Amino acid sequence: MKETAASILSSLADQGFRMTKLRKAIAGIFASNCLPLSADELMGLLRSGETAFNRATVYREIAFLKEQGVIQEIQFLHERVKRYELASLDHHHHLVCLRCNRVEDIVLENDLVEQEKSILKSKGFKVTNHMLEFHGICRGCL
Amino acid sequence: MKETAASILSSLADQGFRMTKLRKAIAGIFASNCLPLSADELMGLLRSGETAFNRATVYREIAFLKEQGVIQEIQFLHERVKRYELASLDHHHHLVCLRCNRVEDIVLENDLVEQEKSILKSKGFKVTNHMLEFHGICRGCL
DNA sequence: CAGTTTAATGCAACTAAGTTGCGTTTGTCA
DNA sequence: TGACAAACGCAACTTAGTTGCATTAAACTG
Repeated sequence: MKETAASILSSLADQGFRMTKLRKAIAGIFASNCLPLSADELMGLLRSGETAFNRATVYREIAFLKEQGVIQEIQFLHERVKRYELASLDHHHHLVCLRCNRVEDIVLENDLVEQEKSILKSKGFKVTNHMLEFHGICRGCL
Repeated sequence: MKETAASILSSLADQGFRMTKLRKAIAGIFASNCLPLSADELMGLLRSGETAFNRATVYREIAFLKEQGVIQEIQFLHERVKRYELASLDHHHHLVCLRCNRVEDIVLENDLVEQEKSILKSKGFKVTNHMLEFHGICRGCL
């Protein structure tokens, strides 16, 4: 399910939210960037467009898109910044190279749904989300 | 393998590092605290002791203990702070309750070693570490 | 198309979490 | 006991993100 900038914007518009320059620009960036972006990287990409946007506004737009379930937050272990990617991507995890910092998506064979069910049974803990990142050395850096 | 403050300190001393007040206090805290502590929580616990320690020094000691492999860093998705726990604990993951923030340790039945092997084969990526946290609602909050 | 409304914006000041430079203290060993 | 480097305290700084408030601009209304 590859989401486009237009489909993101129209689903927001359906809910009565405005279609602003910034929102259009950010939707375009997320729709064409499959790797998780930090707020700073996002601002860099925005800066290369025509309009300049304020830092606070960009952070507020990120918070808004997260709240609306358009993007999801990711936190890598070795980093201090939060990252964001489209929430509509197929469920996957990340391989993070500690040498070159490159991030690769990975879809696991046996996902963690079974694990989560057994956690509910054994611990009474209802898992709503999980976060799994592999850290190591990528093919190019080995 | 339950590590004691004394065993941590003596293994550091063997390598020629000093046995300072702060180091002793922190080793004691980690040895008797099985849940991951933030720098700030650690400083709170230290403050309840007799000597006052400086923030910068505590951060430097954390960096040192991490470097020496005594403690390991953990990052929860919903938090901004880094947390630390003894690296010698048996391999486990965490259940983080989004309501009460309580953290529970969990040992998974089938760990991710097989997964990591298959990642090496299929992607040429050598996993050295992974990070898996489950987020949800705990028994008490359900 | 002008007027109105309120979401969205920009600015500046602030906070949290951690880092750095540098001069001083202290644990350890000769 | 003296020397020396590891460890320390202080203050100033950085990074990443947040907040209050006054202003602007989408989008609807007549």
